[in-house]
Amino acid sequence: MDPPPVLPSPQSHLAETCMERERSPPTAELSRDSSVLSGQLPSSSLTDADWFGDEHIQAKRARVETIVRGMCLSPGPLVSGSSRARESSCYPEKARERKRKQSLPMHQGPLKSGPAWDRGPKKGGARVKEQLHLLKQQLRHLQEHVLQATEPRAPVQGPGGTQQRSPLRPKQRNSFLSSPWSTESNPHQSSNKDICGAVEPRTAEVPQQSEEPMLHPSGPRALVETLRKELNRAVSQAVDAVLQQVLLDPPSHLTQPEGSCQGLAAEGGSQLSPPGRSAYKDLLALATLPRRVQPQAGVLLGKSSLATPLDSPKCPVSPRAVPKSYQSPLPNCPLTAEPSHIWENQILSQLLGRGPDGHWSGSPPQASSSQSQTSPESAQQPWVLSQQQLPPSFAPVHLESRPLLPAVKMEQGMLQGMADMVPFSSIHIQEGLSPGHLKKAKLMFFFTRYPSSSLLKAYFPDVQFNRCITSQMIKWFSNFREFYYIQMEKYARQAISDGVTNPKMLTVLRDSEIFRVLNTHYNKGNDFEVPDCFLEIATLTLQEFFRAVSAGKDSDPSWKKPIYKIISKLDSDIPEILKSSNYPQELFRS
DNA sequence: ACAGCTCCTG
DNA sequence: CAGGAGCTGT
Repeated sequence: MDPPPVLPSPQSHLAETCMERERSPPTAELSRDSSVLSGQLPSSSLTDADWFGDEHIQAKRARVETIVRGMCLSPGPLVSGSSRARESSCYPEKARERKRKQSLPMHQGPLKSGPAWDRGPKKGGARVKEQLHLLKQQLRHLQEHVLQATEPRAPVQGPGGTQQRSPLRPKQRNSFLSSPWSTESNPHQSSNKDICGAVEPRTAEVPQQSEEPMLHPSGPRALVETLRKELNRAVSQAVDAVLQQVLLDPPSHLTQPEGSCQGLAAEGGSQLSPPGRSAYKDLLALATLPRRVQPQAGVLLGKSSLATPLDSPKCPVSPRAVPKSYQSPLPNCPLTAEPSHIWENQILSQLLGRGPDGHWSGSPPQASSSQSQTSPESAQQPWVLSQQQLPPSFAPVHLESRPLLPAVKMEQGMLQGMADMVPFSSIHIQEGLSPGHLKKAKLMFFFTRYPSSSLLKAYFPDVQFNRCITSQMIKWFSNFREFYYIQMEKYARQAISDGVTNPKMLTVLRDSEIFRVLNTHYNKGNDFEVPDCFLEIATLTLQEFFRAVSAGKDSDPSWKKPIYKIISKLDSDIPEILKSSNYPQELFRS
């Protein structure tokens, strides 16, 4: 019972100190978020359940259409990315669908968007064969386009919309390359990681993200080469696999959507054929950046770090004031505003057959195909939906008849080129949230307990946010917090009942029981190295609960609120690597 | 009116 | 983890 000199001051000094230069309390933050949302939605209020259907249909249509067009037209101002934006604005659905059950993002089953080739043929096998052949050819063409777009990228990068205005770039890049979350022994981050020092908070985040593609200073040329090779191979394999499947599949499969159309998150993908997956792995190595750079011996966080939350902070407390730069520069055209690397990754993964829900690992193909998910919708041609499902303007329209969408001015340089030439880019933006997204969100929880919606948008670039998706993700974090606080309270009370009197005795270490619980909850499988900052926050939370309960404050119905407030101010920067849209995939490798 | 939060429930 | 009720702040 001798309180070891662990934390200097268990009181909310940490929080208070940070507050000095910090963001506003959660309430203000909420208001900002609200304004963010309300500022975006009205322009394209897309909340209705109908909208989802339309969106899916349109997405599919646009996708195929763009592919075809990409074949015929020169790599000109094809606007696949903007098409979505335009379409969105075309459907100002006003219905206030507040019932979430109708717009379950996670299980937006039948009309889930996905790769065109993923759409199993249901009827007219011969025709489908033809189309698949065509698609295959188109894919090859597109590969060329991609490559063309990739080549000039390095030089073109600058003038684009996301031009660098922060001198921190190199440093950021370095820190990114090393270990973003391995806070110790990382001199690069010292400036950025100062928890309360008046050092720059997270201002450099946005500029940085557009830099990732340039992380290969050694040879963009070599990268392109490798990329080309792998891309070629992977695409070929993927297409071949699909084609083969289609050609070999007996007619009985016509009623079997082979799971591709369903896209239920619960199904866990399974759209991908084995070749695609293996190829994906190869590409992954190329397209992704080093993760868990250093295991970082962290068995004992030790008093040192805990004892010096202010001196050697491991976690930069991120100000709530998320810069507007998080927002898409082009409200109506968020796609084009994304960093090129994200597109690249998305394209790659898309080419490799990542499922519509972005979740490609999981049950083997047979698993889903054995399941008879022969819903009326799924049995139809993916691109020919029943009229009931479509608004009049889209009823029996085929892709060919779809008007060319006006090219929205998007001088994003090569970004634009990518978006234009690679129709897959639009494919990838999905309305639903996949298990991968959930996993990623959980990992993000290690850094931020109260993410703003704008931050979420920034870190889930492959998600087409709308009201429902945003709410769902917010809800996720709410659930995360709930679990977190419950554990904290539980262990705090336990400590009290164990006779602990000094909150300083309470520390959350990596070998603590509470850590184990939390880790298994948020980081099942230990895919991620839990950042030290989380331990500090957890320690602080635990102590706050301990103190409150000890003081008998729990008699007050709202006794937790002060604690929430404190914790809400202690969010940290999230490693950029988590922003990558393909990051969750990497977690599925195991 | 709405977004976001907590709390409770299944 | 999702739904829903109820609360709060804007």
